[in-house]
Amino acid sequence: MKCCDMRGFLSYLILWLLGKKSMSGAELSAELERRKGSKPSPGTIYPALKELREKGLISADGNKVYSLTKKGQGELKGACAFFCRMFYDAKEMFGCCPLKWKK
Amino acid sequence: MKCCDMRGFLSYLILWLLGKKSMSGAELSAELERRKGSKPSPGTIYPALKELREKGLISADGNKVYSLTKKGQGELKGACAFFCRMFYDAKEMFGCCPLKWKK
DNA sequence: GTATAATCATCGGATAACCGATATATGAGG
DNA sequence: CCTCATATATCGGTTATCCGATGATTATAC
Repeated sequence: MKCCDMRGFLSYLILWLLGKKSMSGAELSAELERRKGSKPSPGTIYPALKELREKGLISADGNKVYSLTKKGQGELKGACAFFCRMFYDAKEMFGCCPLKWKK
Repeated sequence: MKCCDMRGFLSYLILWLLGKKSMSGAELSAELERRKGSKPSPGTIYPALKELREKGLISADGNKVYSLTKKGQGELKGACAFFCRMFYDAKEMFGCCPLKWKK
């Protein structure tokens, strides 16, 4: 058990990122690396994208650029609500974090 | 895959909660239910507490009331830093969540 | 058009996280 | 002391998540 490996948030973060901007797998991977500190393996990111596609939450254009579908937007909304309930005191968490990092 | 099951945050949340107040397993369980919407199984919460104890991050007094150790405080600090990096834009996430819930 | 690199994709396996069932301890009431 | 309810603890099994290796596709350079 690692107390802060944040396992299980990959799909949520993908939806969140695609909600801001359509991206390719490589772009998503780079953005995730910025957040987690390490780049997710290809064996992690692509199966996740595949499953999200199969569930109809995202779609890919001809250039493998992924976007949220309507259904995905709804899912993201629900996930955000859950996140906010789970971490309703996130502001305090931020307060106890003295570190700075590049955007 | 559930896009928002928040799997893997149990230990982090336990440390976070104990950082605010020492609690028994039952109190922790109730607080987690408030956040997640469902009470964690005994088979979930107690093994987690055991492992945190074995790692020296928390300690229990005679009445099974758990507290953070010094080491646990350090671990929590690191986990918070990681959380904040991971979700540096959490404020936006909160913004897209229209729901209200009981504290 | 071919070579090279980057990206995308799949597969099998390892691990972690969690649950349900069950067993033990603790405490309150009578 | 005895009973019952609650809290604590353990165990086995299931599932999800992720990684590394490998192969296929696409783009770029020449």
